[in-house]
Amino acid sequence: MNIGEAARISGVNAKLIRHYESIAIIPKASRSDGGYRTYTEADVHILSFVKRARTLGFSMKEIKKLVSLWRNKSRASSDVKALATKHVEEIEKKIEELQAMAKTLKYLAKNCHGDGRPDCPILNDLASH
Amino acid sequence: MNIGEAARISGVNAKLIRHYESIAIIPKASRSDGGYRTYTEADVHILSFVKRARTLGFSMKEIKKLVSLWRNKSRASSDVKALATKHVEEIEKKIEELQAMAKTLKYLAKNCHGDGRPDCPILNDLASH
DNA sequence: ATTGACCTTCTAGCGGTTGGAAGGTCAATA
DNA sequence: TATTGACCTTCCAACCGCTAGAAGGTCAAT
Repeated sequence: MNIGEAARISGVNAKLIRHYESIAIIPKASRSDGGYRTYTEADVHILSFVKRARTLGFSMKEIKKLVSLWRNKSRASSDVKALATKHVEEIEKKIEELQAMAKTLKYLAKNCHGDGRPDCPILNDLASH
Repeated sequence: MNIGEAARISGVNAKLIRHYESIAIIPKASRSDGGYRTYTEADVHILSFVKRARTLGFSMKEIKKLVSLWRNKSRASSDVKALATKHVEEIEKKIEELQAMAKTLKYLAKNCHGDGRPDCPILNDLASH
């Protein structure tokens, strides 16, 4: 199948498929006589794998590793688990940072009249830290 | 004072100060005879303001607006509050996304043996979505 | 006169896309 | 057979918020 159909099935758009190929996330597609990239079911499966991994927030670097672990039938599940666990920690750290931001902002916004007057605790906070 | 001292006081490094100037987040610094940028206390104050706003997760575009609101003595606090509230909503949306990721990954990792064997629920999930 | 800390501009990279331009291929229709 | 239009190709540039490096100028002290 052509790149368009692979895109439709995998949910990864054609431009992005080419990009993934260029950065070696997926193997180089074989080509038709006319120079079109051709894909098999297995190729589409890799693309879906990558998409799902992105949905779970893995970086392209991590996905590269995950794909190679996936394709290596003699992998150790401990390697996969370590990668996932490290990623979870990063996500949780990020969540904490965002929660701290939200908490502060909500507090400041709550104390802001939000009317036509210029006086504003939000700006006061930004200006006095 | 020179850019180095402004950087030290504000906590915004010199390269970034120049960058902020180039994208018009802060006004163009005046120059010494030798062509060095010179900063006043007021300039440093703007830099600290920007830094604090970054800490609270505002985008540079939003910060541009916040700075102009701050400098406009006849602003309406409702404008500031609206900006902050919208930002809080975005943060909370992001938090939810990250929590969903973490939840899934933790569940998958919990069910992964994490030993020398290749069998792995994490890879199974990625491969079968 | 030289050192060394500071400053200047310019260019290019990161990650993860997304967009556009300019052109080639393919299958169906007039 | 010619043309249309959907699809494909490559290449280059932009988004965001920095960060790094190169190549050179300024300044104060020795």
